Amino acid sequence: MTMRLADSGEGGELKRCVHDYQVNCGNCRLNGICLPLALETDDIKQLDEIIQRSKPLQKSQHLYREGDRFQSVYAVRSGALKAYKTTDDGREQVTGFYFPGEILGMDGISNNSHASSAKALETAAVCEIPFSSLERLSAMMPNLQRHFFQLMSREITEDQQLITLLSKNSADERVASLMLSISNRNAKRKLSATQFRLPMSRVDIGNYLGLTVETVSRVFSRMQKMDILLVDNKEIRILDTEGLKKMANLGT
Amino acid sequence: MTMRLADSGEGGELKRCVHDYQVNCGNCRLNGICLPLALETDDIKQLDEIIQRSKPLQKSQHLYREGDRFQSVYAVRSGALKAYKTTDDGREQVTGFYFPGEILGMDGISNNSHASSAKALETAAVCEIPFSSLERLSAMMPNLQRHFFQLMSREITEDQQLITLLSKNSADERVASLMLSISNRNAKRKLSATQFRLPMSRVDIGNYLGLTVETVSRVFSRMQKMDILLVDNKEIRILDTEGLKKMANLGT
DNA sequence: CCCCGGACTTGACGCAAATCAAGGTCCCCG
DNA sequence: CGGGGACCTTGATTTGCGTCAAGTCCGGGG
Repeated sequence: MTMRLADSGEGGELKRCVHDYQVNCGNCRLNGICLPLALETDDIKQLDEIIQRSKPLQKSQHLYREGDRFQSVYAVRSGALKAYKTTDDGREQVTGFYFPGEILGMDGISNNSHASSAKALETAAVCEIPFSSLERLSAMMPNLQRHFFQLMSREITEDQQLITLLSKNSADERVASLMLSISNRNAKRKLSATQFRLPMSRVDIGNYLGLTVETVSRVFSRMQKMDILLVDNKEIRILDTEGLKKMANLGT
Repeated sequence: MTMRLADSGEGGELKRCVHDYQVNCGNCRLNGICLPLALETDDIKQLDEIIQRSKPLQKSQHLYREGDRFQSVYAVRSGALKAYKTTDDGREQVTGFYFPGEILGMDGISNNSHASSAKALETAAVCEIPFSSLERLSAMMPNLQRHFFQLMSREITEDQQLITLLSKNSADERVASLMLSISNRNAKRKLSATQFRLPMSRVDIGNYLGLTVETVSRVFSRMQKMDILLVDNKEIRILDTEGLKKMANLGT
């Protein structure tokens, strides 16, 4: 049975979680990326109080599943997750990868039920932000309301980027774009932009980019042969960022 | 001038708009679809006051362009619009079609600048909702805040539907899905679900579904030959809804 | 340590949709 | 009312990626 954060709703249980995971938004090194960006110290304290931190998810554990009742959005603290939908014929469409500082779960608001599932790609810790509390606080704190509107809007523009990628770009361009996206997001978190370990499998990459595993693999080989990337299984090193950008063929 | 199916529904309303812009949310026949869904009569009056109604857009006029400063979101009152982005190599990705009662422009919130352009596919009237006022009202009216969160979330889930469609479905399935989507949205507006006039060109459909014009045209021909649709240029009549659903191959 | 299964790579082949090409049709404007 | 350009359809050909198949690599458990 899958362990869900929301399940640890009992008083004693919750308290223990808080004790064990004494991080708070004020001292979190991700607080430039995550929710509290625009807030005053006082406001952060209030936000901090509604956020629940619990024990990490193990690899391949679900944070929530398609159809689950929507109660919270989640901020990634460490590790990585994927969000995905399962099509009627059983195939999987990955709709996003989420790294530390990023927020997921917002697609559940419209129906009070999650429109996708979220699963840990590796051991991951998340902050749970109960949506009802977030709504209440937002009404009181204009900055928070605005910030959350912006977060949702960003999710929309990112989805639209992906739509364009899927419908207009070749396999090479898609994979190159994803590598650049991961590189940029790493840079934002003060990690290396040129060397990283992919937390997701080739299958996941394929299911995200609308390609088969074989094609993804072939693209990596091609990039390696062109001395753009150095690929050692999940270890990636970008040798030629300009070449990669050219291959991605995006003005960005 | 030829009588058109779609005009018979919206034409009267358009005429009234042209004469005077004194429509208000309280008496708008779209208010079950649009923003004020969850509001009390008093609240609607307040919302009504911030909404600006202006003279209709002519076909192919822009409502806003990619990069424009973001100030408002818009509700379609009559007609139809498309939202699209232009890729670096000059091609066009249509990210959505918007019919009466639907809201567009929310992708501009994250950067205070529109991430896409919006253009009228035919003569269209829109309600402009200044975002700053909407934010102010939202903080005061929890129902409005929630409703707007839900609207944005719906935009996200719809984009994710499109992502899945683009990456997993054949040309036949894509076109069939779009026809069903338009049919359903018509039904919501109390118009015929089986007979309508497409406001967009084949090129627009292709640019939305990630297909070329030729392919779109061929799919229409195929559907006609299978007695699923009756296609007369932009006039569409659905002859076999079940067959269409089967062709779309979506559990919905 | 070795074995096993899942993840990844590589090659051969086929197909759905893109591209190229040529007309046909609608309708806007002079 | 008639000319022209945009839009649409249809056919022939090409091609990028999917599919199928056959390994190879790697990591974890006995």
